[in-house]
Amino acid sequence: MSGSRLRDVAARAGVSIRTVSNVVNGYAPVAATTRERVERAVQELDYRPNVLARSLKRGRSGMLALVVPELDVPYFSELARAIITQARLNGYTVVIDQTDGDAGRERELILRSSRAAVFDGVLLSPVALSAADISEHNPSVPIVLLGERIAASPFDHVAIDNVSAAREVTEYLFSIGRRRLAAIGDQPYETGETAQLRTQGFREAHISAARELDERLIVGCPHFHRSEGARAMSALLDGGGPTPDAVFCYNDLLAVGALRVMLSRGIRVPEDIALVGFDDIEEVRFTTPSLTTIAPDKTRLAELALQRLILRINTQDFSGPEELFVSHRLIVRESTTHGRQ
Amino acid sequence: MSGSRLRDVAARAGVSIRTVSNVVNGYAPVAATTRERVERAVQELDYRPNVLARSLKRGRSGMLALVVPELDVPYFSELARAIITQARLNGYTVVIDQTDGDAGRERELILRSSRAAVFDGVLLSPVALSAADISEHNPSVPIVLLGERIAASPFDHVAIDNVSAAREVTEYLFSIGRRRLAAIGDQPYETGETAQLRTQGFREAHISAARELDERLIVGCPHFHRSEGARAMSALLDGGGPTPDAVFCYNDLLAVGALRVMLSRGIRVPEDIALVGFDDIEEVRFTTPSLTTIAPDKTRLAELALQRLILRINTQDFSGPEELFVSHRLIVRESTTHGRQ
DNA sequence: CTGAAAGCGCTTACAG
DNA sequence: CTGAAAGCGCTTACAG
Repeated sequence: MSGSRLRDVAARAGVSIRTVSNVVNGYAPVAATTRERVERAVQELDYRPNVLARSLKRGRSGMLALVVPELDVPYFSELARAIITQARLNGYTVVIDQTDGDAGRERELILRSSRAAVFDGVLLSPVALSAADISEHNPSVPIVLLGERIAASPFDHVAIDNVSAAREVTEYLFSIGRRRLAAIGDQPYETGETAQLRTQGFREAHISAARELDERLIVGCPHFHRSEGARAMSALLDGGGPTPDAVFCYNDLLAVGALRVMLSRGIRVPEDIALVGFDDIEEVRFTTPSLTTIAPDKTRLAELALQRLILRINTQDFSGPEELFVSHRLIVRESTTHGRQ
Repeated sequence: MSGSRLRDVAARAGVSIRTVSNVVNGYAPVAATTRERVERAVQELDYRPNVLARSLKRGRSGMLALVVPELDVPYFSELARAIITQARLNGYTVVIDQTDGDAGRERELILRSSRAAVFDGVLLSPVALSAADISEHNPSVPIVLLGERIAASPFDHVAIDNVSAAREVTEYLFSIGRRRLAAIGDQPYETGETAQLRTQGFREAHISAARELDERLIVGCPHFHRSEGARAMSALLDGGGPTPDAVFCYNDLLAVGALRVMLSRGIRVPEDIALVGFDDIEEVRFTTPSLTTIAPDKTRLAELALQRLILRINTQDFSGPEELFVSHRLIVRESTTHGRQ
């Protein structure tokens, strides 16, 4: 039977429901013989605690919301996997919501959704929210931002150091003798602080190395999808500007699109144009050529985000939001080196 | 304030909580002026219903579990996206659990997990469960299987017709003049009925066309990952058996791995060896060459699965489990055709 | 159309 | 170590 309640178990074991509750939850010392009787009754009745009732009483649901733009974008699915795994290790369950990159939907999900009241905390990978959207919101539930930051928001934020990562990539390209670098993925500040930071690193490295930077080699992309990488690469090649000898894409998906365009035009990668991505999604270990990229420590990111969120949940103190940084490393593969195996 | 309850709203509006409940839920006719007063109070107090309490009372949580092996496998993340979207359209929220392809974990999640009691229904993409695992389980909650079937299980099952799809692929390869076809992805029956069905279709097409089939050209793969596709392709080329002029991989990820091996050896695709995958994940529209594949109607699959699950939830009648089929189509791309654009 | 009240299944001070 | 009882915040017959 699956409809048995604490009361039924208590009746069968001949004890009070208080005692059954203690046994089930492993609380308070219970006499061994009593425990045994209760456990037998639990077995016999196939008793399973009603998590809803428990949550209602405790004021905690044990559920977290993970809000991402699109679950089928590899970076997010890899992140979601890590988050779900970490959450489970900490006794939490994860509900995933998708915003489809729409600001209205994002706002609704996070700020207004009545359902939000059911979550103990929210992990948000924002894409379109601004501080203004947030200001009207008095968060009753802690929120931790993943990756993209919301300027001046009152939330904790976990990410890698985008400026240094981009600087590193750029310096690396210089170090292997490339001179005309293009960047694909710039975005206006309002919708893409992360993109801005990567552009900043790209610029800084040019300045440090005393290299000129042709502005026509910085190409914007509203979304970080493969098709946009293809479009941007075509624009770069057909735009009439200088032809780059290396391209830095702000994520791996853009690089995959750019790669396809180059190969279809008979451009050799890396001999003619070297290519670098960002994120180290599994996919780009298998492209031909395999892709040089920046690998953020996704596991650590998930760990840190959860640790911080749980801290906020337990203390219910939302003051002094912090920036937490996660390490990254440059992974060199065939798209920037001649020697293929 | 976010801590307001029905009672607070009722007090402020000067009505009973019953009336507030009616307004909030849009039940029963409420006098217009009363409604207005209540709505104002809801606004002023920023009242949000406690979903937990509602669920406890109603005996429904509004939550579904989606259990997949690995969320970061593109097929599953694309499926998850579709499922979450459909669930939301139907007023359900989705909790995702991952089994990591482990039978023990799968069993635990589905059959024993006390948490299961909180879900109104379960969507399961099984990978390792057998009917034996199920038999000890008296499902108190409806379960719908996605893709992989569990032989003799008492659950509804939504999938494409794998035998015909594989037959179609094979016939297509014959039709473009290929004669020695290899298949990558076969699995023993216990762990992979889907793989078996594809092998069956592959065989049937050979028989219909009166073509011989060299058994050495059927290569097994415990998991459908890129690295295994690479391993299998290498085995095929180095195994001493005949060299195929076409390879049918049982999913796109295997094909991606196989493609990488071929290209790294200077094998031309499709001139020397044609390549076909299965699933039509976004990734393979951007490989070079792009991949011919079978596209299951994932949206429809999600729709059907949810429709059926909700039916079971509403009727609580789990009898007469059915097989529901979703259409698929062969998408021809560069990996089987010379004319690239 | 609205109120007063029971009860969903649990947890947890409060006594003993 | 254990019991009797209140209450988490809601929904919903039952009256009126």
